[in-house]
Amino acid sequence: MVYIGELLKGSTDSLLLALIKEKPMYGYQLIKELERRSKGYFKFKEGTIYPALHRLEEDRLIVGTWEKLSNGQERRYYRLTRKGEEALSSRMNIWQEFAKAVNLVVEPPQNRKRV
Amino acid sequence: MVYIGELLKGSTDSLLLALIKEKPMYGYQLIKELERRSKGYFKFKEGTIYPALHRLEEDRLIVGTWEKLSNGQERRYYRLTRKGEEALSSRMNIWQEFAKAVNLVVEPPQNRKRV
DNA sequence: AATTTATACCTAGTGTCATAAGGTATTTTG
DNA sequence: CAAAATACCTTATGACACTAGGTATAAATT
Repeated sequence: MVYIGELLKGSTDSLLLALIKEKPMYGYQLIKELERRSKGYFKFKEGTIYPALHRLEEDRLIVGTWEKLSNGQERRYYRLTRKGEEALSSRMNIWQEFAKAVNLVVEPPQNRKRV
Repeated sequence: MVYIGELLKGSTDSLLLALIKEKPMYGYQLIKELERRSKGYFKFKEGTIYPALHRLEEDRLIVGTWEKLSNGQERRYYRLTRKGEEALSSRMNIWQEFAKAVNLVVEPPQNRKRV
């Protein structure tokens, strides 16, 4: 049963945008950073991240630029566009509302645990 | 852009199991109850709920029984099995961990808002 | 009385997206 | 020097929410 994979759908973009907002990053780095920050919880696959970045770029939420390192290695750094900033904040709101709605269902008000 | 639909993937089953755990319910009722509890946020479609219930029944997490009302109307009531109870509590843990991991990424510890 | 809305079930087809499983090329480490 | 890590990519598969239909009966509205 692939469960966490399904949960990820719809939130991967937000995670990527949130990291790229902080500073320009490249694909491989995003995978490692997501794993580091989530204390090992997220282990995104390349087949998830690269197509996602291509989608986001096509939608003009991020823009990528190739940068050549001194050793000749090439990396594609992505930075957030204005449109991407707006999309991120909208998605964060949607995420908060979604999480709230889930909690309303699984923890009806009269039984809700105090936080 | 279909966004909430993607967020739902992976959590619909938990929502259904959580409601059915409280008391046996039927498909149409689950749709209405999810909308009521979430204060109108969830508006599940029949094309989502009925196939989901069939999947859950096939996996033996719920069992359905046809019940005939006095007016001849038929309803399929579902109740949670032992296996379903275990699946629910496991999924709730996964959901909590997932939400926590998302927050770790979007709100790094040093900047986290106090709750 | 006739029409509409609500109740209650169902399914085939479509689109999105995470993943598996491959590929290329270079650099670093053991 | 071989293996692992870095860094990019793509095709095929599977899961699942939704659209858009379908059937049938009961309740509400006009």
